Amino acid sequence: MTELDRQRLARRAAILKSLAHPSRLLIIEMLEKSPRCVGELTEAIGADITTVSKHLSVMKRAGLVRDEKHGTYSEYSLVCNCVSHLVDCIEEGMDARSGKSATCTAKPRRQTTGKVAQ
Amino acid sequence: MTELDRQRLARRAAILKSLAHPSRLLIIEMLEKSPRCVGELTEAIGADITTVSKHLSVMKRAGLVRDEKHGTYSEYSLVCNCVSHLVDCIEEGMDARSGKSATCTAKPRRQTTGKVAQ
DNA sequence: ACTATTATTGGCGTGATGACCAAGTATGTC
DNA sequence: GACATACTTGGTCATCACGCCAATAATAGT
Repeated sequence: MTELDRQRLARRAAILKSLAHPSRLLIIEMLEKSPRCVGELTEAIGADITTVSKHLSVMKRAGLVRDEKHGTYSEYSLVCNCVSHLVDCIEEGMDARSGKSATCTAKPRRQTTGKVAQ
Repeated sequence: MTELDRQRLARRAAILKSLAHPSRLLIIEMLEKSPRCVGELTEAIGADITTVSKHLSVMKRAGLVRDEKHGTYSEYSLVCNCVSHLVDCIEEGMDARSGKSATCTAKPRRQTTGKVAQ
């Protein structure tokens, strides 16, 4: 484990952490369809607007979304559509795990022999 | 937002949460190469073995890994390779965001017009 | 300037998370 | 049975995350 490895893992973990919340996932799904202002997202989530604003700031810091001011509105949008694809991967993984189907459309990175530890 | 939506989002969030930790990501990467026992993972991570054991139990509860007993050893392995592919998606997303390249090999789910709110 | 609208920031209580130590369980070896 | 090995579980403590309220921008409209 080099220092670089540590940093890479920490960075990945930070991104995942910024996604790992139901409200934030809903935000992602909504932004995937079109950019939204805070009020719209708040209405869909059904929480206090200050809470939603903070969720957005977390996601912005993580680099998942960006904002653009239009008058008094803040329009938020996804930085990269990869995010939604990522969430799809999770769904696929869930399906595969629950045994509904063993087929996983997401390609595995590499395949190794399952060597047994000692 | 139906109750079903809420459950789906909560489930996805739980999976992401179980991934959102540097040590757990390292575990995923190691298990991707081959199954491992707790001691091996502990050595690589450099934390207390009880800590690693608890990380593993979290990931097991989330359905990411499974364990199989061999004598006094517990051999952990990935349930689905989708997990590592998911982590790749993140990396791709990070690269795209950092501007290193605008190309994102992960296919977007759908493309919509970026309608501006109000 | 005054008011309304939209969003952000600070603060606080509460609950979850993560780290280690200590103790317990399970298995293999002598 | 006694001991060693490999792991898990319970306890404690510090830190972090999340929710709402209150207060503060920032802008638009009159």
